[in-house]
Amino acid sequence: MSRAPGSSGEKTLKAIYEAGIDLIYQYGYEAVSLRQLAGAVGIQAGSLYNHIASKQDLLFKLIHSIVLELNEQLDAELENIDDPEEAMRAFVRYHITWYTARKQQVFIGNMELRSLKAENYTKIVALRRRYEMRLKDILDRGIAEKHWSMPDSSVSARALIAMLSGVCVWYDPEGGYSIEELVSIYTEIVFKGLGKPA
Amino acid sequence: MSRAPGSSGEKTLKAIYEAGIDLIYQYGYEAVSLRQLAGAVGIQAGSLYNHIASKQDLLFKLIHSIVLELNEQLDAELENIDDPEEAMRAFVRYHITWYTARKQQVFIGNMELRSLKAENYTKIVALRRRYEMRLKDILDRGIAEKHWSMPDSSVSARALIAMLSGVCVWYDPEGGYSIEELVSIYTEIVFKGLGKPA
Amino acid sequence: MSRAPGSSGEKTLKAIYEAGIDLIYQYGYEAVSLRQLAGAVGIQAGSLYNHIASKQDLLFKLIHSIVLELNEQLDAELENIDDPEEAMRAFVRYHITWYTARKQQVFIGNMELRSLKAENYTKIVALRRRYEMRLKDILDRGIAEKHWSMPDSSVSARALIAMLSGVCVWYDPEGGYSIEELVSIYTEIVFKGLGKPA
Amino acid sequence: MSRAPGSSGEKTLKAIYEAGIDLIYQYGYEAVSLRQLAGAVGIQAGSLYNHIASKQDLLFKLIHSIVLELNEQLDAELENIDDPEEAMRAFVRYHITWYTARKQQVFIGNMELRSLKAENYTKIVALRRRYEMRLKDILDRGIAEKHWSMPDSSVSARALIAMLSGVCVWYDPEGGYSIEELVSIYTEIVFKGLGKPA
DNA sequence: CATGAATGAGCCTTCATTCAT
DNA sequence: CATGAATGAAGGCTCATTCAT
Repeated sequence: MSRAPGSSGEKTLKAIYEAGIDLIYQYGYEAVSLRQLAGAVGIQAGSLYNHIASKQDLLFKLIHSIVLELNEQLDAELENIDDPEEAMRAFVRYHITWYTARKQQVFIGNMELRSLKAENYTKIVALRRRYEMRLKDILDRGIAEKHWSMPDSSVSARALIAMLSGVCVWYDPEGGYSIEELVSIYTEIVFKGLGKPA
Repeated sequence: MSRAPGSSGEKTLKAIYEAGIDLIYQYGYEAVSLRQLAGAVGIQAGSLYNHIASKQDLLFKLIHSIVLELNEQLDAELENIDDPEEAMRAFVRYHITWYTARKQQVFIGNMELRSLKAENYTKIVALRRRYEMRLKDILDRGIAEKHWSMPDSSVSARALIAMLSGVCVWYDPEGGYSIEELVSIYTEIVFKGLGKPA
Repeated sequence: MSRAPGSSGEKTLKAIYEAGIDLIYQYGYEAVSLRQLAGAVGIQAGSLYNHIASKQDLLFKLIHSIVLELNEQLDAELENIDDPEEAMRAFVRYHITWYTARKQQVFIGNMELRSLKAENYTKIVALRRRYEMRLKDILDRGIAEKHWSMPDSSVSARALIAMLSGVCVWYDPEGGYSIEELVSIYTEIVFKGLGKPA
Repeated sequence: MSRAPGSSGEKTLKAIYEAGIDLIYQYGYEAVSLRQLAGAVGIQAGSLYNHIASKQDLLFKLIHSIVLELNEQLDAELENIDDPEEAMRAFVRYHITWYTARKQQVFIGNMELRSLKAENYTKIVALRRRYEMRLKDILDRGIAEKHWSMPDSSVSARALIAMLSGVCVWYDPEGGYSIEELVSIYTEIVFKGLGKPA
């Protein structure tokens, strides 16, 4: 009897992705060898090529799926929210939650961009820009509807994302702050920055 | 061959540091080869070893001198300032100015930490913590003397630094905002966050 | 490229050992490069690492297998011999035969010891000592049972081995003396030294 | 005032020779770097070239002076001895004494021959052959005058030298045997081998 | 004489990748 | 699909040697 289609191969591929994220997060894309990766998966280096086209291809697929998911889940989160204030709260909560929950993926998605070859780099940057745009939209709507005071919504969108992203650099699950507390703190800071104390 | 006329140890070392920063910023520590670096300096790869002990040693010295200078110049900047509000303004201005002026160094100092071997990593992290402490001091004094409202001065110090640091990721000298404008914008955001509109 | 058709791990490893012995005998361990060795085997330098862990590892395995075989075959040779005189004759014949037949291995086994790192050196020296002990046993039994006159059986064992080993330094298959003649000559010298003319 | 001629330079050269013998004995010619040697002498690697022409030149001069001295002192030792038996005793004593006293030099003189380039190798081998000839002469005269029984004086000369040389491989000044005792033991063995118990 | 900085070749080793089995 | 053995390029580093200072 032949193997159930996609069963074993799929599992191996998933294992490769997971080990890839772990290793690249810890050592960096350039510093991780395919032998190391294969070892973590429990196969030989050559066997990786039954699942990935190349090392670069692996990195791209990894980052792509990360950024894609970040966008898709954000869309879902904001889907039925019209009020800019509510949207902003949702965004802050979503961003911090996602970023701290996926520390490794976030790190890779930010720091390994330069290891992508030009063609792949372009695709990822487009997706990231799309994410920024969602926040800029919220800001623009808040300025129009709620009289938020913002020097410039483009700059501010980036500044807010940079600030919110900073959390995941130093967030420690055992560190005395729950995600909820962090969300509270940052929401407060954000709305103070918008001239509308939460 | 012998020494090229006019060459000197100090000059070569400086050239190595400069080319090192350029290349590591652009391609990452792991991705830069010593042959590449030597080529940029105009010497043979082996000749690098008259000036550095190893590739790792170069990275460490690079990052160390960056973080050291960041600290020392901050100390100088804050030396005679007692008022927390003035100190905060000085800190924001200093941080943004330094970070945008030394975009490359900042990038390396943050992103290549993981390429440091444990022993070197520890030393750098200590220096970075010292920098954070300077800001925490300002916050604590502001809370005490000026009734700033801050959920937690440790968390806030990191959050502020993360926010301010984000600037240098997207700052573009030709991008429509002068440093002075950025300093203004961020100072405003910060003081709003402290409950004391600038 | 992929594997050359018909190649196999075992065969390649054997070829590496054989070329390794040839080259190290001729030029010395330090003077032989892995490129040279790989060239003699007909593969690329890097491919050696599919079969050995390092250059040092190759040397160790080479010497280890030599000294191990020397011991094992001696054990087989002496297995059923109780009479010390017969045992001594067997030892002399065995030692000279083995040493002249394996001139290269003997040379490497003696002269490249210092190229072994401490840990490997220790293991080899233990095996060599074991070989000496076999001769010392024969001497002790000869002294007890046959009234051989020996100043000191430990010193004498080493002296005899040194003397017998000297043969292989200058032995030349085309040089006028057959192995049988050498064995005769040395057996005679040995027994004269024992006070028991052969 | 100018430096006394030959004073400082001579001293440095002597230091180079001494450090050279130490290091080559310990690690082997190929394994010793000129930097290491220079370090042991207390100068920079480049400065060595004020005293030696090349690394190979150093090795040759080292070995040459060793073999030359071995010959010259033997000549002095045997100068006024006509009786072959006395000469043999003198040879055994001299060889063992010299070989154990100059363990390092002996080792280098034997084991680093292969690191000499062809031209230098030839010169050294000629000197070594001369030394063997002195012993063969003694043997021939003993056979003629004293009825020593020797299968072949050429083979025996080499066998004796190999045997006597073996001493220095395992001789240990703290090892329980004085040089005098070793000389006694080996003289006894030799004369027994000659059919003339001492 | 000694130094320090340079060269260019070479070393051991690792790597991503390929493919017969 | 997985393996194991191969490739060819490249990597970090050391070396003997040279020579302006």
